[in-house]
Amino acid sequence: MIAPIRQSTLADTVEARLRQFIRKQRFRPGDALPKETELAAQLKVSRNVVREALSRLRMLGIVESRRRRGMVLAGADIPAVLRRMIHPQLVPDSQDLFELRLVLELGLVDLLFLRRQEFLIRDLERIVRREEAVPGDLRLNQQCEIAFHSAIYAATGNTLLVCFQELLQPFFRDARGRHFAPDRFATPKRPNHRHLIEALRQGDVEEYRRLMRQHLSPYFDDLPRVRSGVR
Amino acid sequence: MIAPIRQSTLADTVEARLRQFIRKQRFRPGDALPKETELAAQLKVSRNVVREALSRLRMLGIVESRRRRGMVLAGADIPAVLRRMIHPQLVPDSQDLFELRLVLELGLVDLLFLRRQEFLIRDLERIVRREEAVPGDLRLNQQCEIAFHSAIYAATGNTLLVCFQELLQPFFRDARGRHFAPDRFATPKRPNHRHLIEALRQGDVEEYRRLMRQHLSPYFDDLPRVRSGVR
DNA sequence: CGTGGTAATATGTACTACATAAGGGCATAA
DNA sequence: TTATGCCCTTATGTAGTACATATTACCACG
Repeated sequence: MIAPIRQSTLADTVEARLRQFIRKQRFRPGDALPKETELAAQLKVSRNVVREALSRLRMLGIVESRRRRGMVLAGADIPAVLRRMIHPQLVPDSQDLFELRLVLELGLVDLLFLRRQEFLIRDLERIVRREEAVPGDLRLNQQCEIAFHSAIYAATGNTLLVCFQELLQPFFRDARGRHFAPDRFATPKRPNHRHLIEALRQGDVEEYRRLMRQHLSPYFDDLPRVRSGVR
Repeated sequence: MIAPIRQSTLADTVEARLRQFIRKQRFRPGDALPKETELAAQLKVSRNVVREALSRLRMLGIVESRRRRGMVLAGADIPAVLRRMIHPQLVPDSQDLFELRLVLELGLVDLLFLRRQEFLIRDLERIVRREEAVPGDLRLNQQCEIAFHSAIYAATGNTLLVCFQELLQPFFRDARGRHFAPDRFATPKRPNHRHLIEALRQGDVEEYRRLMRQHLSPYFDDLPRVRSGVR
């Protein structure tokens, strides 16, 4: 197998050069960049090309530009960019993202116990009560499932985690729909939300993680034992 | 506090419209998009604006374009985009990313134990031996530290995790440098790499996670108990 | 049937022109 | 002194034209 040769456009090159320029110059957010016309002149390309490259950096949040003022560096807006890309329809290997969700759910536990506040337990219990009020309603049940986990992510105080949770939701839901076998989700041993709350209340990190792991076991059980292209 | 009004450019609008268009039409990778001139005519904007929007989508990997052939949808290239954004210099709140690294390191354990293969232990031991050969060499020590954790990420078989590990490395290193207190990293109770390997060999998931948690305790100890803007 | 040349076509690049917002400066007035 | 309003300058935003170039499809030819 031999890879096809793909020649890059000037916009690609200029974009890379600009990022490199920003890095090398140790620019920080707030610093001013050269004007478009200056860049075009120095790089010896048309202003059009420069604008395409800058447009990309603007989308990343790396530069902000306003009329007359010119362009200034800004902080990269990771959530905004992720929001543009992470859709089941657009992502080539959704398996990676599905697994990421599982990893996050179990990995955030220490952060959760470090940052949890009193109202968390109250919020979670309210969700569970709403869930248990109408046991048969699948739609409501799913809403509560999402609400429960969202509350937990929010309690970590990490906005990036919250963002991921929101965006990975569809991948998770797809998987749930794909291998939906009611008996597998209703095994007697599988911990429910009440058990998780109890572990939270007790402040027992290890126990909470163990319970959450079992709570997610239907998903873990379906993971392929080997991924292509290992090592 | 009142937020400043910021009017969006046509390129922003067209970009959003195109993404929306792709979603609504249930396009899949490989499908063809309308020509630039057609889009410009239908949207009643100049081809320039359309090209800026398309240039952004190209960077995300969502569309590929070749001369004469037109444009086709492609899979979003998450690693490529992350590689452009995730630098300590560019990211506004590095704390989020620093915490993400901790979350991943502890969350990937189940995936690791599901996918680990024989050669992993061998590779890790080789790294540890190299590390122990020259105990005083801080530079080599750090290299081995990175190599050890990289091998673990790779063993999960998840390319996205590997990507994150690579990109989050600088944030981790900054933190290590910031509060570097040799005694805190050399506490007698802190598990080293050999302990982790042993737990891996035993196949003891819980023990491995416990050890890794303690291995990372210097970082956890410095986490702020509360993040701004909670709830 | 395979090979090679040729025309058609959509993207890539350059250039010009003008619209528009935003900052600076100045004058005037409270 | 401070505030208001006007004008001028300037850099980005948008439109439009022109042409280069790669790549495909087609056709002729061996």
